Amino acid sequence: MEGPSLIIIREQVKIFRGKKIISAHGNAKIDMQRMEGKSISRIKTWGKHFLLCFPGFFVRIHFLMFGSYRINEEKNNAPRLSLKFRDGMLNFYTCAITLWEGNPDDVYDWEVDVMSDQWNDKTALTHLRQLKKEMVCDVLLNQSVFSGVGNIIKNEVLFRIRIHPETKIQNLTLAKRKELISEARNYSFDFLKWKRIFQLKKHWLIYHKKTCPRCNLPVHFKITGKGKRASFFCTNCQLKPAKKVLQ
DNA sequence: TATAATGTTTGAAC
DNA sequence: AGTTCAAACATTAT
Repeated sequence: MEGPSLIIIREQVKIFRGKKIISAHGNAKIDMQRMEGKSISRIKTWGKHFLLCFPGFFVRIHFLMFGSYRINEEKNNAPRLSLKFRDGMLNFYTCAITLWEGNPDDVYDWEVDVMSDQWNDKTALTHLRQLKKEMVCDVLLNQSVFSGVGNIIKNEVLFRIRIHPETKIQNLTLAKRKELISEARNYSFDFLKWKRIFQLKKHWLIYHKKTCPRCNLPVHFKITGKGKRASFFCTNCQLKPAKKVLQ
């Protein structure tokens, strides 16, 4: 579940903002009683973190690979967290749930969330300079730099800007680094737009594709980077500059 | 039926 | 003692 998908969940769950929780149960290892009798004050997201906020604490839900949720319905398997309201219920399955003291604003840097209106290009550029030895495939998935970017977004962004996933940051010109930053955010909003109308897959250009839509040559598949994640790329259209331009 | 996949944390090993 | 990396977790469509 990548960042843009959480924006959709946030919108759907908005109906429960300000609503009192009658009961909370599930197999997540958190103090469920903490929420009972309290109202959800805010519903926020930071990248792939979905946050249910209460006065003085918040519950962080991470969907990882297989997480799912249901609004006013239940799945067959046991929920990690099930919240009951006077008229409605909210269920989370197979996700990582933790409870944190304080306010999200105290711990999250909204400038690095690609879906946030507080996103900051300059901050990202600084991070890239600090990670110049890393490969671009790893840096795009680094949640401290591009919070919300996942493996689909990574592959599509690199195809759009015609960069090979194994390119080191220090071999990207300033113009290319700026392009990387703007396209990480830009594609994320395209992802959101297409996800809303159930046309995300239809618009994939390189992810899980067999041939390059630009030149028609076969798409390469390789497990790349320290993170060992799947990359799909065209060696004809996506270049790997070898010259160091960032000292 | 085996496999792969929109991901992160943990703790063993070095 | 700090860093690294594989294992663990877990679901569902193909």
